[in-house]
Amino acid sequence: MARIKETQEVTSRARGPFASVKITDVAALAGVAPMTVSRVLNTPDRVSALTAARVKAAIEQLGYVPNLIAGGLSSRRSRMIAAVVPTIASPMFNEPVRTFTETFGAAGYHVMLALSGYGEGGEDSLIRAVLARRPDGLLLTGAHRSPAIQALLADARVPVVEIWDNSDRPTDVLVGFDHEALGAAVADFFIADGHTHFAILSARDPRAGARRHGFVSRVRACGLALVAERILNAPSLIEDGRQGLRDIAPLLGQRTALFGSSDLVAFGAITEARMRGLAVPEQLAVCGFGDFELSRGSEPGFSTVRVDGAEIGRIAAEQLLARINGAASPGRVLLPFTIIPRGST
Amino acid sequence: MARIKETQEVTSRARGPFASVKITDVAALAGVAPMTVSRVLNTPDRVSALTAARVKAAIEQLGYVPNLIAGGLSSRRSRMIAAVVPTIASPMFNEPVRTFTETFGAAGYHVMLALSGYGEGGEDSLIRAVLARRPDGLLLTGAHRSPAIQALLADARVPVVEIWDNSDRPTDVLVGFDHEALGAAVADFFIADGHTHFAILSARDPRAGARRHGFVSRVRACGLALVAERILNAPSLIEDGRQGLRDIAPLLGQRTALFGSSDLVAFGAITEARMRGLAVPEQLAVCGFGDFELSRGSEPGFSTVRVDGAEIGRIAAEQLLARINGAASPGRVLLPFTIIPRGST
DNA sequence: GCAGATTATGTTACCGCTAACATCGCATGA
DNA sequence: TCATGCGATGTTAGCGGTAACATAATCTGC
Repeated sequence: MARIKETQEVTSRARGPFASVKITDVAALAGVAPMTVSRVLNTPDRVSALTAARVKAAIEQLGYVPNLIAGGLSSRRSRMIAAVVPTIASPMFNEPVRTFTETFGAAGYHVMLALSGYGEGGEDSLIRAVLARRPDGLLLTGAHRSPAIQALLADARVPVVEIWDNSDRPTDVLVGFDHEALGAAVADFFIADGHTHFAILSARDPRAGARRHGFVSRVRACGLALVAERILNAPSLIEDGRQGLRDIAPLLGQRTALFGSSDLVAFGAITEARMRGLAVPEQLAVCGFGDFELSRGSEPGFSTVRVDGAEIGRIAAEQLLARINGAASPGRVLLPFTIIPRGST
Repeated sequence: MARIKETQEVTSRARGPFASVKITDVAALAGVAPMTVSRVLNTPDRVSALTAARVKAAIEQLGYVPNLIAGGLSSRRSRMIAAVVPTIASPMFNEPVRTFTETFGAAGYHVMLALSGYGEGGEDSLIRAVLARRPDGLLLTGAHRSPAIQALLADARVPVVEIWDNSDRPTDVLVGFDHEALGAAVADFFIADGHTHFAILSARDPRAGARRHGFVSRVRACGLALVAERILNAPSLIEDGRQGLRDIAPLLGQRTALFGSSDLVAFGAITEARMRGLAVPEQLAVCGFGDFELSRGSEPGFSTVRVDGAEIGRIAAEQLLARINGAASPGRVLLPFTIIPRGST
């Protein structure tokens, strides 16, 4: 390759900082038209085996790396997906991002990551910014956006998949689960266990809010007592769970069933409860959410609700890919959740 | 905007699926040349205030979103960075990725994320693939790559920052810390505490290997006993730590100081030790690595080594940005680490 | 053996934007 | 008053690919 590079010094590099070999260089070396090289790379079945072999040899010899920016401009397909998630610090999001990225990677796409945080308005400007890259598809978190962004997405005519949430009227495809039903199921789980007093520590975030609403509504509908309710900052960590339990401890006069908005919150609450001499689960039963490794790795493990984040990412990618390839939107895909009983209930 | 859209139906949309307003549309509406619109967006100080205002009004009215693919092809600056990390499941990597993305976002760049896993060869093909997007810069994890990739990176003439590792001869910029010195420091920390018997649970990953080597070498150099050593799969989780402790438990006859390659491993080891009636720290002292929230959020907290992942990401972004803007490489930037003593030692 | 279909390759004309250079108008100072 | 310089804007020519169409070569079946 050293020899080739020297040649390139004179030709390709003359213009820019890149020692960039172009498709015309490959074509010239292989004795074909540039379009044929393009075909070898993109639609190999439309090229004879002999020609393809010559072209591949030329590509190899020159160390040609196709320029996807140029290809994208010409074909109007960027082969790129933008993913907007609030954070990748939690398994709730980094698991789907992982499988989503892997699935699209296998299909020849790259994923651009944008972190919106939990603040106000961060997502809107990020969406606007990533659309400038003309992604072939968009992954968004949650299902509720401003009218301005809805209009922008409609104008952009880009397939969108929204994950982790539920909505009657998703923007395009939605892959999530029913947070409200999940909260109610946790309440039922506790009720079936004979609990009569309930408490909740829940993050200030729309999805956690829906779970909380489902939980609280079911408890109230059964005429039972919600003895303590506390909204934590998002994203909620172990320390938020500990602080939350400290705050509500005075209210826990009798045996209580506590629902935490994540396993970190639940772990923090359990840790703090034990420190204060509250027996888990005898005096305080706890159920978390997420089935993070912590919930089974700590001793004893604690009860939680499992949602398959990896599956969400995979299905989201598959659905989005289908949309990109012209399939109609399936609308809403809701995944199941499973309550996993462990030592804390 | 509805009216405008109708106009677009006829002109811009005629060709593709995008209702895409182009720079020429904006220019026509504002009564200027396309180049002037480009200047308003990219070099606003070279345009008169009056013209800029007219152009901005036109942009607003048309809902124009610039096409960065076209701009990137023309200017040969993609305003995009590719980040290749093994995983985002661990704070070790998702913290730097977060600050790296934020810092570049503030500078008008987007970050493409590629997950290489811990397997063989995954990174090479990913690097090759992302270079096809002509990123303005590259974030890589670790400092040791194949000659083929080194050559490719050199040919691409793209600034590279390598994080989380240490090397005498980085590819370009390196922002990391001295894992070997860190391991030795943990040994010293234990030795100063009067320990004479040592054990280690370490992930099969080059950086963890360097920490282990530093730890083991120091122990041996002091003529002390390494009673147990166990290599765990990467990435190592709580369960790996638990299993590791189960495996080495028979070897722990006397008071032993254990170094875990991450806080998850340490937490797992502590959890399992307690289950088996081994008192921590009286019979088994444990130090983790990473200062994950778990190390201070569990009760009692456990000792660990803190490395500021957020700072690594931030500095990596700043250095890479400087390189992109023509600054010379500073070579190696090594960050400090801090041993944080908590209840487990 | 030849019309018509099929396959393999080439040619042309952009994709939407910006670097580089050209031009214009106006303030400045002698 | 006019050469000079400078800031503001316009013009030209690509960036490196690929869609769409054109053409040449080969294959059908009767």
